Amino acid sequence: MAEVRTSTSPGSSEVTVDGHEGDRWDVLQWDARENCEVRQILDRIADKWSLLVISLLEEKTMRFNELRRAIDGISQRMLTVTLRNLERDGLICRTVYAEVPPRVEYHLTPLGCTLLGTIQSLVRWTEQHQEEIVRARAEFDASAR
Amino acid sequence: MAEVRTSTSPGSSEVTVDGHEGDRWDVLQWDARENCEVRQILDRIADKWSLLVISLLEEKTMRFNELRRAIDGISQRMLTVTLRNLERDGLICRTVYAEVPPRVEYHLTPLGCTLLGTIQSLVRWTEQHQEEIVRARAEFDASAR
DNA sequence: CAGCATCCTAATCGATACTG
DNA sequence: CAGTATCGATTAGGATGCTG
Repeated sequence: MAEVRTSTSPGSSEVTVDGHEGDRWDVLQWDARENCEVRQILDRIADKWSLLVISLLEEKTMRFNELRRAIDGISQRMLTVTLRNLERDGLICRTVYAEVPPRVEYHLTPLGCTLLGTIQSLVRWTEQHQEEIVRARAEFDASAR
Repeated sequence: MAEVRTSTSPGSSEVTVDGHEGDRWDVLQWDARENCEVRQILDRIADKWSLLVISLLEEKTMRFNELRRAIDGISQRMLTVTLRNLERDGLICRTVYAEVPPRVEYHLTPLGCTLLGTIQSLVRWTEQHQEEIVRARAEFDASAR
């Protein structure tokens, strides 16, 4: 995950803005493996923290430190970076209230909401199969040495 | 995805498998966002290359270099590491044929197959919304300066 | 409160060389 | 062919200190 725009570079359009090939594949015959654009987006939303942030924002609008506390182990820096990226991608919306002390709230955009189902099923899959995986790992580790 | 960890077992060779040293069981929280175990697994399967590998193996059993060629841009090292991790997690199965030259084939396990639907919907979502995202990014970059 | 800037270490990953 | 081993470069990401 690139950190997006180091300083105020002029064009600031970081990387891979390659043209997309025409999609002449069937619904399931996706060409993601050949499309840098798709790969890069996948990489971002499948990101460790993004996944968590999006699924947290399902329930409600949340403030910065509220998210920070909810996501145990995230540093302030990474939360900032993650939120900024999600905002840039149009998945979440950032609202600043002109108050003292300042209040900033985040919520999913309609686009972000369309991702919820998939992410939830991913999280649910993991919850449901974690023991199976732990078992597989133990077995692998035991036999592979 | 950590690659090599301080090996926890004494006699163990440096298997290139992520250590599970971050696991803290002290608090049994069965919410995915607070469960390190789940988070770690999520992190692995939502990995850039894992996603690609799993979805490629949907269609058929594949050999090492076949996968390598199919996944443009992956290094031999990362393919090895990714496959090893997926195998360890019980998601894919590795079969070595005693031939010369050697042949090694990979295919999804039943557990791996249960992940397919979710991963495909993730990939499909990305494909369907990539232009929307690119547009959002351009807009963000233009205004946020 | 909600950040941004900086420094700096640890982890990731690609390139290269070598093996069964 | 299908890896392993090593090394060097890049990057992620935590810690800290400073703002409005």
